[in-house]
Amino acid sequence: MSRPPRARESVLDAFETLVIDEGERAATLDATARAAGVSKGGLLYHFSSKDALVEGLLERLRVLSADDIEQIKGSPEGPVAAFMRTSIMTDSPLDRVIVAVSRLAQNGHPTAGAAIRELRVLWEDALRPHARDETALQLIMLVSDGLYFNNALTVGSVSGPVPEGAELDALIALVESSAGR
Amino acid sequence: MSRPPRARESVLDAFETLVIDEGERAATLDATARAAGVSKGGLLYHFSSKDALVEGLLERLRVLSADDIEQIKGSPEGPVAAFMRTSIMTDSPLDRVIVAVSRLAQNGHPTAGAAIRELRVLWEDALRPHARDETALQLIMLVSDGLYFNNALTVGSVSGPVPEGAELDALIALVESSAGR
DNA sequence: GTCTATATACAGATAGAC
DNA sequence: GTCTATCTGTATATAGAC
Repeated sequence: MSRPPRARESVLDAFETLVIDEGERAATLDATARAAGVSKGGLLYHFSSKDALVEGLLERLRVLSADDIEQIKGSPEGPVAAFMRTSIMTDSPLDRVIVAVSRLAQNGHPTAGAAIRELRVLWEDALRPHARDETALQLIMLVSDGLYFNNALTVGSVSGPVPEGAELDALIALVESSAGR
Repeated sequence: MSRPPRARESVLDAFETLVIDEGERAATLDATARAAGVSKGGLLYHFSSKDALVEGLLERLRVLSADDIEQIKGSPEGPVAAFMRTSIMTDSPLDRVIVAVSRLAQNGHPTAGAAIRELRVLWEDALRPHARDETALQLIMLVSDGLYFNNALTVGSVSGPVPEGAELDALIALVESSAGR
């Protein structure tokens, strides 16, 4: 529970960034070490295997998502709107780690898939009181999943069709009017 | 335009299945050849590189999606309902190739990402006349994307939270009532 | 059209110096 | 805590026999 060493965090940052920007295949120990400005041996002091690196990202996801759930619950704009808005802020630390972890999940890391599914359940539980019924809840969740899917599809500089500004506001209003309570 | 040799197709099937079931990392030339029941040399006769294998899957996506667009347009149930229903039939040949190609896209294959985005535009164009407005159209598309995201998250035997049967019917009805015209 | 054998490169991980 | 050097396995691809 003590704060982790600086070098450890920057290695984890580098790994996350590589997974997001170039895919998990490109996020090798070598490339991660280079991006973090350490040697491969230095990296392996902090994370003794590639699995440990993945586990570090899962831990980061747990911490950031617990924060997010609390923020959503207490949002003045209403939980549904707050939830949808955080589903699209591509550059927030939480969104970054979600995209990275879902990439890992799709490359055969079962624990990563489980972590994403658990987070989805936490979100469902937080939003359920604010959804008209279970079908409405699924509509809200699926729109959010769709936003992540489009974010996750983007590799390198080519971005997907993600609504912004007034478009996003209109979408949130539509989801709230058809599924919110 | 002549029909492709049987062995070629079974190699492509094996590659697709491996990408879906175990992730693109596990879909090596070796594993693909083994699953298809040919040697690595035999595989490389039909697909001279891993990129050629990916290109084969993209070609399959183009063919199947052109069919799908036509079917959706002419559906008696209405295009929106037909579209959402095909977004969830995990075992259809089109859904399989979409999941496989989106996995490739997320592993740094830019042409795969472009192919998925082009397909999304074709769907948008087919559904636009049946959506209330652009926001409603985005709602429909994002719910479909969300269904794919949950399908794509599944690796191995652990399946995601995908609505079925009566749940799916209720979801389709809700989307139609709030976004259809 | 399909095979075996092999070349080349690189990924993950260990050992041990500093 | 960070480094260099090295081992081992495996992925892509080529060459050439059948």
